[in-house]
Amino acid sequence: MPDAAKPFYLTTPIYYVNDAPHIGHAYTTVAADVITRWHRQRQESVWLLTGVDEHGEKVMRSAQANGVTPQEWVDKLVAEAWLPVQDTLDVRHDDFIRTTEPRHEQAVAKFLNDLHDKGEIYEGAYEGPYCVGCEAYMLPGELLAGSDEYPGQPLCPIHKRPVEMLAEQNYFFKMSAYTDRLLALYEEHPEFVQPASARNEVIGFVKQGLQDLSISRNTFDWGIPIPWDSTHVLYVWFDALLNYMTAIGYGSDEPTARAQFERLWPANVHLVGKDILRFHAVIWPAMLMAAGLPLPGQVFAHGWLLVGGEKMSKTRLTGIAPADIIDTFGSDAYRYYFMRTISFGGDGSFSWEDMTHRYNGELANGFGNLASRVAAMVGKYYGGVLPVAGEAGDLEKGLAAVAAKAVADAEAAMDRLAIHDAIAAVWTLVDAANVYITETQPWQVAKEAGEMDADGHGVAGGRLATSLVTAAEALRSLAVLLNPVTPKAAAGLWELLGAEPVLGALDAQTIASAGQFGTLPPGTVITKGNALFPRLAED
RNA sequence: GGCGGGGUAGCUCAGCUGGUUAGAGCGCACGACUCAUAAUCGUGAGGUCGCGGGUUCGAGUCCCGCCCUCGCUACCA
Repeated sequence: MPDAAKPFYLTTPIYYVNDAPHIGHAYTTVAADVITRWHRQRQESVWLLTGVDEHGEKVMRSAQANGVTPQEWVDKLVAEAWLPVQDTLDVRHDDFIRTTEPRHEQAVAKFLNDLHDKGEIYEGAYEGPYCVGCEAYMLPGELLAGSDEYPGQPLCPIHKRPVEMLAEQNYFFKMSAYTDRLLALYEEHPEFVQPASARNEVIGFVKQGLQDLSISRNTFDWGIPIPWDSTHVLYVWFDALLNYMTAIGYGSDEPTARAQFERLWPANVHLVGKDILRFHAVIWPAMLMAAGLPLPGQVFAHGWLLVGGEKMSKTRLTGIAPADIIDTFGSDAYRYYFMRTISFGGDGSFSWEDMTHRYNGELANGFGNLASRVAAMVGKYYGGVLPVAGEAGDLEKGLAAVAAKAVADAEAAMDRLAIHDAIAAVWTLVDAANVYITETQPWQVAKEAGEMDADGHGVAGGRLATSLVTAAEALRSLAVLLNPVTPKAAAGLWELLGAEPVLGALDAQTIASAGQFGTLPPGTVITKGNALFPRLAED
């Protein structure tokens, strides 16, 4: 948090709307939501942008195949799939950008004109070996020598068929001019591309030297027109990357929108999957350099979600929709599982068995049961009313220390986007609280002389009261710390603790407050409520 | 081919610039407890740290070679 006035601005990629969202898309979005919710819980100002990328040849073809216009096609997909999945995932975005919106298209035109005026864009001929199968130009170096079937002819390495020489008239962005500046950027700001493996890959790539980028197409028309030549549309990636600025007011004539841009730009972090790393870590900063605009703080690439040991893919039918999982486990467990299990930045695998297992072991038995046993005892011994605690002993101080350390460790982990480590740090409190209860044995203490009054109620200020109040404090702390990860369960816990009437809304609690015990006042009404995470059958 | 990751207990993984008996969770075995969602807590058994060399007083941690695996090697996104 270098500048308190500058909101924490985080983006997800804008997803290519061509088909329905699967858990790979959802993974990035959930991570973004957890990170921004954490910052919100710190009571920081935050902006989370997500959205969809709607232009390009593939979308156009899908629309044609379905007998509708591209606009109708994307409208339908966004309304029926992409917007609803945000709710399914329980994601709180601040804005959802669509690249067919006027605010985007107009601002993109401004950006293009600006680069054009600056001499960063020129018209040129692109000529090269083209593979019809790939629908793409190949580099001479990657072509295979002729085979028996096609003697002497260069072949596409993927399709093993001859390529043809094609030439087209396009507009080019002078990206090659930025090779050195980009390398200097990676060198001076190692944090710009993270994690380190991603950074290495980018550096290796740029060191080969960059070519100018062809940024227009005239073979189809579903895209943003080049302002000075409407026979061309803009290359989708050039269009898509600009969303991070156009969504927050870049290029707008509206004073409020412009003020928003001034306030939010540059983004703190662009979260991306490693498949689109290069666009964000190379092309995007080059574009901004050319326009003379500030660069984002970081591009963070996370890994693949593997299903059955393989990268998830629609063609292999391993694409799983978030709702498939959430229908069974709920959004909280979904968010928890992917964020806790997978080291953010690395690859991770999903299996139903593992998810069920961790749901029961960690969420139901560990966390949910903790809340349940504490609430039950406060109910049983104190009629559900939190008593006055006695003096804190070593065990109480020890548990409070665990909470303080959990907060410090989680904060540090979140700041380096180690979401899995942050959750693990929080979980030390779940485990320590369960140990604490075992060690203090409230059910035994309740049988000791002086702990219960004549009516069979626990007395105030005794050891029984101390242990239950301390355990309740751990729960309060957990509600706050888990609110960014499992918001529904955290809200349920807040409700169960009866905390809102005495402490205010859960969202208004600070992360720091979770590291300090002694907050819930005597008299707070605790109820058992329903299980936070009911156990599931494992079979 | 070139570049970059990985290969550590049955499983999923931690192990920063080399240093006392290599760690965690899960699973397994045994024990404790009974407040709780048959939940919890404790103890224990499990490892030639991919293979072969080398440097060093000492290497999972450095160097060389090899094997396996994954990714990248530019304009489909």
